[in-house]
Amino acid sequence: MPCREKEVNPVPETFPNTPEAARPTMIDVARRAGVGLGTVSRVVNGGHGVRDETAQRVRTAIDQLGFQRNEVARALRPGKKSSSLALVLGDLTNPFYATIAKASLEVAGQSGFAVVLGSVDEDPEGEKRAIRELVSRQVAGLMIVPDQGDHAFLQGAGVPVVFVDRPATGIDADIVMVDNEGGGRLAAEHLLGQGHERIAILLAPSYYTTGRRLRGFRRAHRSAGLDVDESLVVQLPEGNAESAEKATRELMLRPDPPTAIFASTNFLTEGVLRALGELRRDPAVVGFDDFRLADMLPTPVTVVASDIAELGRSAARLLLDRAAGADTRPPQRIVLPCALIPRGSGERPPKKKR
Amino acid sequence: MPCREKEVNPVPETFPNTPEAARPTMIDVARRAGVGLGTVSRVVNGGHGVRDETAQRVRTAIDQLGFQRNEVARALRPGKKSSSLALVLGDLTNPFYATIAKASLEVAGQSGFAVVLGSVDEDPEGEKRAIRELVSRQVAGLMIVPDQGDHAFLQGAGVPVVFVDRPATGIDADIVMVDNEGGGRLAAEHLLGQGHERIAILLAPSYYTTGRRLRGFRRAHRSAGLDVDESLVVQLPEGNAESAEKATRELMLRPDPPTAIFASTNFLTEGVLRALGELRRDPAVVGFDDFRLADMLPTPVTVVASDIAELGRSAARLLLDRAAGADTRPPQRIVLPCALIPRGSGERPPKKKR
DNA sequence: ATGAAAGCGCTAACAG
DNA sequence: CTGTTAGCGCTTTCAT
Repeated sequence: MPCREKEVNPVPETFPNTPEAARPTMIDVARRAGVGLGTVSRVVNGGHGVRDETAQRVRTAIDQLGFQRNEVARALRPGKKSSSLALVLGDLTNPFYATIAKASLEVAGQSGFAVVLGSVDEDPEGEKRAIRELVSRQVAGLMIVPDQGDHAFLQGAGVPVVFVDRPATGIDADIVMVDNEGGGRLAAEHLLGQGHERIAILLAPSYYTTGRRLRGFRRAHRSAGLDVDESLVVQLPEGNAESAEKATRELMLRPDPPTAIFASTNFLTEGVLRALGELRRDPAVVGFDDFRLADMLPTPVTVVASDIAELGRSAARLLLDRAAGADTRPPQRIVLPCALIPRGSGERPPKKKR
Repeated sequence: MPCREKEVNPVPETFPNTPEAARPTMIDVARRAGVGLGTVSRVVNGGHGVRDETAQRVRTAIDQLGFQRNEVARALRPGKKSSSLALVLGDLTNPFYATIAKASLEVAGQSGFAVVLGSVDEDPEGEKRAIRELVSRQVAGLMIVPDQGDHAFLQGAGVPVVFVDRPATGIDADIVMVDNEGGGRLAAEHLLGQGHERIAILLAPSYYTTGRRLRGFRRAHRSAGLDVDESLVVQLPEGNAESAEKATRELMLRPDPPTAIFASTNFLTEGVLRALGELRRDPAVVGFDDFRLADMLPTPVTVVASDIAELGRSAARLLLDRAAGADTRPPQRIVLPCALIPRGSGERPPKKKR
């Protein structure tokens, strides 16, 4: 007789609300179907190499018992990574990140993958901790919207990594992002083309992305034969709306205020508009990244936008391929285009007071 | 000699970009530190009952090897549920849900729990599938923003469940939600108090929440001694902005349009405002749930708001306690209060055309 | 085609 | 205190 005779569980039929409802295992199914453990496993995994009749019996047992494969045990097998991806990002409350999350979630879900979100606070050290935790959970791959700081520790993690929105230092991995420089150029060109010559640019602190946007901004000026007034390049201490609001106020109260403002981030755009509304000033404004209700504000907001959802989708697809070993190319660099959406705020002429 | 002599892995030293980097195990650590497996485990789990010196040696080995406990193997132990919670919700793109996600993520993270997001499409069947998948991943608990449909199948799942924002049918579990009826009443009272007598209410399709809001709406009317004009109770076919926009247009083009509109959802509010903007009509408007930029629209929007983040936090806290077995009370029902935030749109007088 | 058996990495019970 | 050992539920050879 089998030495593994579950005579434990005295009264397993009572679980009013108990957290301890014993879920049936493959062994239970095997016994019930009168077959071997291996056969059940084979059936569960596609049922190849199993006689139809046997498979049917197993399936019946599975239904009767309400059996469900334990993904954890399954993932224990080395090499056989779990069927979940990790997504590490900052603030889900930012529609930008939420969109990425949703999109990647959809793609992952279609392949039967779940997505684990590491809790990431603002601090750079927190991200590292979160990533480690996620790795220890044996996720099949990591999608990371990296914070600053070195990510070299991921090098030998043994898990494929795809960076989203911006690259990380210390490691050469796949990266999916938008054409920040092109977008910055687009915004500046649009404004310059309108005759603006004093254009301010608001930058979130040391983000890779805003740096590139600034570069595009400068490039556009150069192409137009103009110099960038460095006093109009505002490096914000924080990347939130409040910070931008304050800076905008200071900017507009100078003796020689800019005639146009380029806000390099959705939250910054909000701050700019808020300050402008209070000041009752209306320089031209172009924001980077579209946002909900942008078209319904007193003056609809002109923005440089890109397909954020596609960012998430591409990242998930790429990661899934890497995880499956289906993609062994060297690290890829996917860059999505930006487009300018004129809505009004960016088309105001440079006249001081219209 | 030990019979477990990893002579497998012919050439494990090459991983240029291989997904197969062998992570060290406790056994490796034990060997390295010259101690037994159990000792390593003890150290990793707090190190109680281990001589300081020994523990130190183990820790050194852990650092040298860069060892990290395999959470999957750890969770294999029955009863010892994994250290992750599941969060099942609809559309992360809706700031309402994103806020819940972020908040619960924070709380879970503080307790060392990760949060797994099941990919949930719109369909009701998809939710069931997602939940099953999550359960099979042995999560320690489920937070669910339930769709319609019966959730009885969760009854014997053996995992604690907390519903968020609305209860589910077929199962008696913890629920954390806002005072929808009170909020609806608040909105209606505010409008009625202004002298409005023809107030329209827009409802998303058969959501529990909007139903309660309608109830509060009716109750306020009753208290004021007024009847609700049923032709102004608009049951939308879909819960999106477009649907609300269309309905609002029809509403306002009637011979006897309402003098005020109560949009029972953030997205609906958006649709209402959009239609009103195009129509250039300005009945009073009150929305349910606050939203970003509500105060910056041409007419700042009056809303009934609640602490959504707290919704997520409470849910996570409750679930964590349940999962830990620290809370064995009967299913709880936590209801968060609502407050009306007057901003302008809700304070317009009932005069037909101002 | 199918059963038996060996682990995956870890925890926990049991010896020393 | 610390080493040994038996599994957790599943996938996977290896026989049969």
